[in-house]
Amino acid sequence: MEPNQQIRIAVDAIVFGYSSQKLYILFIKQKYGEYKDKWVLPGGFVKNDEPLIQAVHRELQEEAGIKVNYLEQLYTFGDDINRDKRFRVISVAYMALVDATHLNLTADTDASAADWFDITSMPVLGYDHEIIVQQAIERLKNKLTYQPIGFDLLPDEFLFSDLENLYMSILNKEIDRRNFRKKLLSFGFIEETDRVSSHKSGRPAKYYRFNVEKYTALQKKGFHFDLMI
Amino acid sequence: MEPNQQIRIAVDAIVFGYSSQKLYILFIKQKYGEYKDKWVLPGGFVKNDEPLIQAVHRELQEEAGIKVNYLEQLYTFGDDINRDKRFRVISVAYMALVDATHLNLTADTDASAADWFDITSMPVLGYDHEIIVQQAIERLKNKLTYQPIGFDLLPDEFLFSDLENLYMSILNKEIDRRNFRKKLLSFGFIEETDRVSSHKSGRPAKYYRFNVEKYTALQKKGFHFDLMI
DNA sequence: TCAAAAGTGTTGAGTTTACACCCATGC
DNA sequence: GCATGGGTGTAAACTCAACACTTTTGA
Repeated sequence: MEPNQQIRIAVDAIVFGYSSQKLYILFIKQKYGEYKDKWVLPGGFVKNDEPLIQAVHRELQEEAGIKVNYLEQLYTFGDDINRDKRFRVISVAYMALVDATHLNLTADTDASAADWFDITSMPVLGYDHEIIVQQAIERLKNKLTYQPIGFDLLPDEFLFSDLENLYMSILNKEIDRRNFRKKLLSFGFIEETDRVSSHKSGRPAKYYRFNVEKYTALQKKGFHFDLMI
Repeated sequence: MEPNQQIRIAVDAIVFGYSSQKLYILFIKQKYGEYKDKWVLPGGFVKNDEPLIQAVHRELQEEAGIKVNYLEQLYTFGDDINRDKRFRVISVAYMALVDATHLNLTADTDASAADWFDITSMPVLGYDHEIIVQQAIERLKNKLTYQPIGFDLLPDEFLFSDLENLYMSILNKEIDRRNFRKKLLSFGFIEETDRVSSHKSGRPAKYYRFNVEKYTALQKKGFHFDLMI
């Protein structure tokens, strides 16, 4: 009953970032092998004594110097037995969200090796990563409507217009400002701060904050986030 | 860059069956090893050139002689590096649904080795399978409300009361017969047949059928199954 | 004729959608 | 004072939730 398996296990991360009304994904330029100079998802092989989730964090740290706000297992790709030509690889894909402060990669990284791409203008990807990315985008869109993960793509304090634009640009839908605001405020976990924005023109806007404690408290009482946009 | 991995990959299946208002899960009695004589989920190691999904089908066939109506990848358990004492194992869990005609296991199986357990009276399980099972039950409950998978737990032709009882018993909720019927029929993918039930007492009931084609057609037009019970 | 389960409509409450004008600031 | 984006309320349409009696059969 001892298996003689020759299957490698890897993790891949689809890291989403949001900035100026565009959704970005992080890619890494391969340095070696069949896909040299192609862009691929950050990720790599799991170490023998390393939990999967830790492997994801490690790879993101090594390859892009990034710490994420949100990380969730997406799907395990193991049906195409030839996705890597060298040997059979099964890949566990994770979806991660970062806020815009991480969209600068200069700090910890070899700048040429990692970059953000607007999802409307992505490069050709190596392996089967195009498929993985498409699935991740779908998952993100779905999840935005039934879990409050949009806040993980924004800074701690944000304008209501930021939140609204985030939803509109990711879901490609028009949203009525009044109804959107009414609904989100009615939930009771979005709090006004006393900071006020001052940009070039227009009336200054208040900053708001997502109160995680209030959200989890509500959740325990049976509350179910749903934007049904 | 060649990894020297010593990680095994396995699949496990949580197979749900439904009969006389109870939800059942299929377990296998281990014959060897640390968990000898303990009940565990059907599953096993993936072969080198075998797609994951095929491994699941194979194991279900070998261990219980079962073909499923529905199969979906659930989650990959790979964070607890000691879940199997012999070596590190990462397990990809799948959720499967069968209809009640499969609840007899005598045909293809060593009867002592596989059995169905009502989820309210499950045995002690080996490995970390208790956790996996709990997650699967949660997923099933959720999914019942937003995907029409309840039909995969019923025979092709079923009574409306069967469907209603299935939802009530799995979700532990009272359902108003009139509202439930009204809503499901309004979707337009449940069809009346001309078969009529005849049981001991009470007015005979019509059999109904779930029309998959109509459902997928609606789905493409943007329809979204939702029972919000 | 009685017991048992199937079948059927209506009303009030709550939620969602559509919609337009005033406000505060910078230039 | 005007351009720019922020902030606000109301009414109609729709959906959901609650509720009880009639029908058909077998015994």
